[in-house]
Parts: sequence; structure tokens; C-alpha cells
Amino acid sequence: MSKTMSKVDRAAVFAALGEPIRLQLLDQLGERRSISQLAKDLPISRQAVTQHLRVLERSRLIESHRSGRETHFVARPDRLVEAKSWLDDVTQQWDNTLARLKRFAEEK
Amino acid sequence: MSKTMSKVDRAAVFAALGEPIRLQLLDQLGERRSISQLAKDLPISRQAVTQHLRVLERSRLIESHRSGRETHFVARPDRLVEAKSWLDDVTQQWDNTLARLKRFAEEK
DNA sequence: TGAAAGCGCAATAAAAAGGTTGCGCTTTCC
DNA sequence: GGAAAGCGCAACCTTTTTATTGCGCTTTCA
Repeated sequence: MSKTMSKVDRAAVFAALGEPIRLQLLDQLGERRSISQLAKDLPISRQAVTQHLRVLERSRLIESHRSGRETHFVARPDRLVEAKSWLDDVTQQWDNTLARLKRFAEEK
Repeated sequence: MSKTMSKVDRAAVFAALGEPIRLQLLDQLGERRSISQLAKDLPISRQAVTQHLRVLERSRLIESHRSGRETHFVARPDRLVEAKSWLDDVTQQWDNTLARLKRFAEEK
């Protein structure tokens, strides 16, 4: 069963995932990293990276912690699990519909 | 193991999912429906619906078939499975990193 | 203490996304 | 044949998103 995440919430999560650069960021956020550290591998400015990180943070896919002059980010697996949960629901629903249509056709 | 879907492809799929209206459309596309049929339940114009459907089709989450004067759309479960597959990969990767860090800490 | 590293904030600018309206074409059906 | 249903195309406008640049603040460290 899926969590009670509103359709708007879910859309926000998927929208956050809808950018190659952000996917690349998530790939690296298994372990905590600073902004400049992340920006080094990317073809855009540090400030652009910051904005992408903010998008991910707004949708709560990552979280940040300041320590000294550095801000570290790390992934929040629980939100990805929620997104997966919804995908499961929809595919399940499609399967059910398909099965129902099939049964109906066979009853003829 | 995940399919060999490029990062850009994956981003396109998630971006397509990143809109409440498109999620709502997907909810109804277990069975094939026409554009006007879909538009009836939504607060936007038929043409706006058409554009959303095109986005979903470009990312290959749905497919269309013309029959007479109507165009019918239906979901493509396989693409959602691919998307889920990637989410699994990333969460798995995060778990691995976490486990590795944990082991490292315990070895001290 | 003073330079450099690491950021945040704000103002733009450019591009993409979302939505509307108008028009015309084909298909359906009486 | 003629009206209505179902769409597609294209122009246009508005809002959001992405990225840049400039500046200044705090933290680190030699």
C-alpha cells in the first residue's frame, strides 16, 4: 500500500528527478558531499549547482547540514521509496485493468 | 540489473511524471481512452490535454493509435518498470555506501 | 592578520513549459 | 448533403526554470 502522499507532492518529487544534472547529483549523494565538491564534476557554475540542490531539498529527496564554512548534503532514501511505492500502485492498477478486460473477453 | 537507459532518457521519463495533470492522465490510461474523453474530467482545454499526452508519448510512457476520427491512448507499463528499476539501483547504491561506511566505522 | 576557500543573496537573462484561442480538416451519422 | 464530433496545427502569451554574474560575509589556515 502506498503512503498518503498527495498527487502534487508526488509530481514535485518526479519533477525534481526530471533533470540529468540532478540525477547525476543523486548518484553522488550516497555519501555526504559539499557544494563545491559536487560542482567540480559538473559543467555548470557553483551557483547553478546550489539551485539544483535546493530543488532536490524542497522535494525532500536530500537534506543539508552546515558545518563550518561548508554545507553538506546527503540523500534521503525514504522519499525515493515513496516514489517507488506510487509507481508500484499504478502498474498494479494497470495490471488489474488488463486482467479484468481479459476475463471479460474470455467470458464471451 | 537495470536496463541500459541513458541518464537523459531517465530524466525525460521522470520529467514527464512531474506534473499532477499527467499523473491523473496516467491513472486513467489503464484502459484506452480518447483525447476528448480524457479532457472531460480535467479543468483545462482539449488542446492542453493533447500537449500533455504528447509529453507522455515522447517519453514513451503511453502510446497512441488512431481509429477513425478518434485517437486512443494507452499506458506502456514497461517504461514504468524501467523507471522503477533505476530507482531501485540508486537506493541500492545508497544502501551499499551506508553499509560500507558502517563497516568502516566498526573496524575502528 | 591576511589571503583564500566556501557559501549565500540578488539581479538579470535566456530558454522551456503550460495554457489559450482561432481555424480548418476528416469522420460520423441523420 | 450538412451538421456535429474529434482532432491537428500554429500563433501567441504568461509563468517557471535554468544558468550566469557580481558582491559580500564567514570560516580556515599559514
